[in-house]
Amino acid sequence: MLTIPFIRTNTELTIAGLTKKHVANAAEIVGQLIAMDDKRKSLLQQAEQALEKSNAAAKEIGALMQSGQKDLAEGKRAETAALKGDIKVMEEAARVAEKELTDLLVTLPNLPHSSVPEGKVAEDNEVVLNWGTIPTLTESAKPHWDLIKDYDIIDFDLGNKITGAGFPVYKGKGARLQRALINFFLDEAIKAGYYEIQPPILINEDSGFGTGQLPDKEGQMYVTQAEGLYLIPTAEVPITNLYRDVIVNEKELPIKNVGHTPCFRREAGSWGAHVRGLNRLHQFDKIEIVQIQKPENSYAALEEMSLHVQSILQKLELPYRVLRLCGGDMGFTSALTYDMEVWSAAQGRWLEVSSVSNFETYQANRLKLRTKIDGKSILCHTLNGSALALPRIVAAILENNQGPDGIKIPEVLVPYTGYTHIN
RNA sequence: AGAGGGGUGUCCGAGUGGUUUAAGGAGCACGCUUGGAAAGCGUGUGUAGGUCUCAAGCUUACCGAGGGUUCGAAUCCCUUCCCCUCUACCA
Repeated sequence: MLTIPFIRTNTELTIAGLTKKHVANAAEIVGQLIAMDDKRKSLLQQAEQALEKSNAAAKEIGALMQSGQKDLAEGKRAETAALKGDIKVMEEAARVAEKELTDLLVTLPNLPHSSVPEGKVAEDNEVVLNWGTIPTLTESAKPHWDLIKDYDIIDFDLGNKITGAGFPVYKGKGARLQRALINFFLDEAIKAGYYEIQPPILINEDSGFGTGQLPDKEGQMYVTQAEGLYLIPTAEVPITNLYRDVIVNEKELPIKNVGHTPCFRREAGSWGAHVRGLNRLHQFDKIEIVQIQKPENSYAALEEMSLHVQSILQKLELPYRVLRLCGGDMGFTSALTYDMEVWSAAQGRWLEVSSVSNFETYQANRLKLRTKIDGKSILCHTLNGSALALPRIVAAILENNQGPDGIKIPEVLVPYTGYTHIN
């Protein structure tokens, strides 16, 4: 969430940033916010002045009672009793004004970094770099949804039976490949200095709000009926919320955490042509890296995270490209996002396998995640990225590495899989 | 799940309606003292909002969370979350 002091001192910048993110009537909304804040302040002031008066009177009554001047105390009491109702009304008005302000503020996305390209759709994203050569497959090459059936390693029909569409069952070498990738990704992150966390995969409402999934993406999460807990859409939520309402010691920064979790997404309304097979699932595994940084270091950290993800893709020998997302395509809470896409040979298209973002203070403001520098408390910057999400990596490995001997497993994974080919 | 006990500042801990303006202790910071240190002594030590050009100051809220009673609530009442003990159950 944007902060009001920032908006007040950087009004033009805020309007320009919101416009780049395609918020309609940005100028109007910002004007409205400032007016609402003025109203909140004046109502708060009225309420506080009344409270001050009442506090002073209560103290006087206390003193009179103690010195035995009962009559005087009674008189004073009658007098202040009348104040009570007014105070309640004023406090309520101040509270309502504050809620109105927050409710509007919460609907605004983060402001984009100056390097974010203009644009509205995926085609407007900027290709930052390409790595590797796109393999040429034989005529008989198959997409992964055929390969998984041929080798009987991932079973959608069984998943349909026990749960529903989008919940595949991994079997045999398929299951082993999942476990291999999870361990490989975790080990790589730990080597890069990340600290491993195994968080709960159900979270409460406060956590959903802290990282910005609520109220924006309410419909994308599964909720338990009895407790109202949400199944996490990404490990970003529990791992970042570890630091909700925390003032981190400056010496502990940066914080670099990594965690593996299953991720759950309802993906309501997004089923169509491009979501066959492993391309889009309701449940999938992902290794997530999260950093908490001092503001001045956060963009260096973003580059470092991008390089970390790229190094993994290189070790897996998967051709990829890096995109800098345009204002219209980037996430609600992000200031700058890089997407990594691997080439899926048999589908002939790029598949997003990672997204690394700097949220600057947007999440930290909701989380009340601060640090103290020179005695002043300031909001930290939060960052996260997938390193990596499994299903599309599996799809790319299957499709790109298919040959007469079956599917060839990348060298680095063999110690983890214990086999060299799926055949 | 049942019964009982509890949640107070960085930590320990006192506090059952009115100098609580949260005692006392520890820790931490600074100062005095010292050859240096320890001890001792002194001072300070939370968060958020408002006011203010800035600072100081003043002011409001915060004793797990939310609501209520009262002129006045850490203290009384209600709801809720969490922790501990015993019992039951269970991987």
